[in-house]
Amino acid sequence: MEKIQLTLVNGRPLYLQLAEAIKQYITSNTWQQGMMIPSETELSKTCDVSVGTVKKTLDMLAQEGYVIRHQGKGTFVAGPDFSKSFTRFFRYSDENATPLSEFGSKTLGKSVIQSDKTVAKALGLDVGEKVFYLHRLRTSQSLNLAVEKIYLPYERFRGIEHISLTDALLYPIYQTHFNTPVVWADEYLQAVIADTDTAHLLKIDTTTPVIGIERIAYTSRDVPIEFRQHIGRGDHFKYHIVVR
Amino acid sequence: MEKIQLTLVNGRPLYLQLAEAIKQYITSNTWQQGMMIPSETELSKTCDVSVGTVKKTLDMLAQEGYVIRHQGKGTFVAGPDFSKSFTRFFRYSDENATPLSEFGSKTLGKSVIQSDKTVAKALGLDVGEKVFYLHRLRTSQSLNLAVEKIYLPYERFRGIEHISLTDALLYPIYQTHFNTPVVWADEYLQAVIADTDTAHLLKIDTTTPVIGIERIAYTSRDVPIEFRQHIGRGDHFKYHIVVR
DNA sequence: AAGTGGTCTAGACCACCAT
DNA sequence: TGGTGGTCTAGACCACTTT
Repeated sequence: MEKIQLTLVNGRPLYLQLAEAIKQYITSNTWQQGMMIPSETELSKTCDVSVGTVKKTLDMLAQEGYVIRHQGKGTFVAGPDFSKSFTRFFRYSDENATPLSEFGSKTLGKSVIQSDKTVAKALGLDVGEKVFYLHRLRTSQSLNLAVEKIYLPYERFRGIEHISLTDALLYPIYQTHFNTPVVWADEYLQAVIADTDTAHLLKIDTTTPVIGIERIAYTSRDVPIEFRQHIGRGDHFKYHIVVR
Repeated sequence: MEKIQLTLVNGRPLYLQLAEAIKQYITSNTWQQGMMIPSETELSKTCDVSVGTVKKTLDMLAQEGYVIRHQGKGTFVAGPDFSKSFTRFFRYSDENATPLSEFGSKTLGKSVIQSDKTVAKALGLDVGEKVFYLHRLRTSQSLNLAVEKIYLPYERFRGIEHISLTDALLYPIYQTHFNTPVVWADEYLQAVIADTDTAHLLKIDTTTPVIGIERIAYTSRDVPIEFRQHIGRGDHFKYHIVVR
């Protein structure tokens, strides 16, 4: 399944050269998500470096999230880890800090439209090029938590308007129906004010604080394939980090 | 400067046991910030493990931010890295995305007050215990970017009200004057509405979106020593992450 | 039993820093 | 020059998974 790798002994450390080569295979989708990559001993032979060096490379790539290692099974190409996403941090911030559960989503509308300036810029299109537009409401029990607006380049996702997207995860659909895996994503978080439509959907008024998250998801070769705007109720969002 | 370390061969890997021991020295402030820790060869001898294992331990601790390694010099205890803090991500979000520069701060007031419920909880005090309160305005050129409210347990920081804090970094003062280094910190980010005082200081009205960041800073043995509330203008805040 | 990654060793040589 | 971390090797043994 894989070719020989040429790794020369110049100034650059071998384990970094090997890491770059493997990253290249992954980000170009030559080695696809979930696939097992060659074993340590095999890489050691084909690259003509010691097993210890290969171990160092793979440990580093695992640390960086490119691969997952399983003792006794092998090393596998990882997908992006959206447990690190901003949108996974919606929680109760009430006195009783019980986390939310049973998330659902309701489709508010879907259509093929012309991209405006913002969407075109995010997706690397010209203004006016066709995009598929999906409008969703994210809920938890009876709470309306967030409104999502999702834009896809229609060229690549032709026919997606005929696929049922209710309660489905979108990224597996991108992969299976359109051969377009999400390899990584960019996210921006801001405090914003909700437009009146969104405020109404979230059952808040336009003075309630609201969190805006924008995500651009990329497939192989850093091609943008999804632009997502996520407007969430500020009173149910709390993001936490530890500084060390 | 350092004692012998006992590391037994039971189920737990040696490099993890060694890492825990070293973390213990650091978080208990036995090994202080900036101090050089024993060299690889020295640790190797005193702990009776190979140099390779020590290397693995120290590489991991460097990755986790506990130590900094310098070729030819040694391995040193690191302080918390506030470049990872939420408060370091204030930037222009205008079309011309030029970053802000020349930050300043202006003291609005300082006093010794009784802690309310929120402050007491954050600092692990009883309600009513004395805290030092510092009210600051963070600026960039002519822009008022954020308002900070800082609370310190007065027991530990007795006399701080007589120290000049204008344009000074606080954490070095905690360390030098009160023997209280900040070892790590916890941060929470939320969308909030500014109270009228804060809104006035930021020259915004109470409908403008605002980001609230709360930080609890800890010294050795996980003792909380600072509670900081940071209210920043939402239109100048943009936080970015990459999901892989 | 064969193959995988996880741990650990005992070296070697190098680049960098202080003296 | 001696000490430090950075890279790399060639093994050994173990734990886990699959066949």
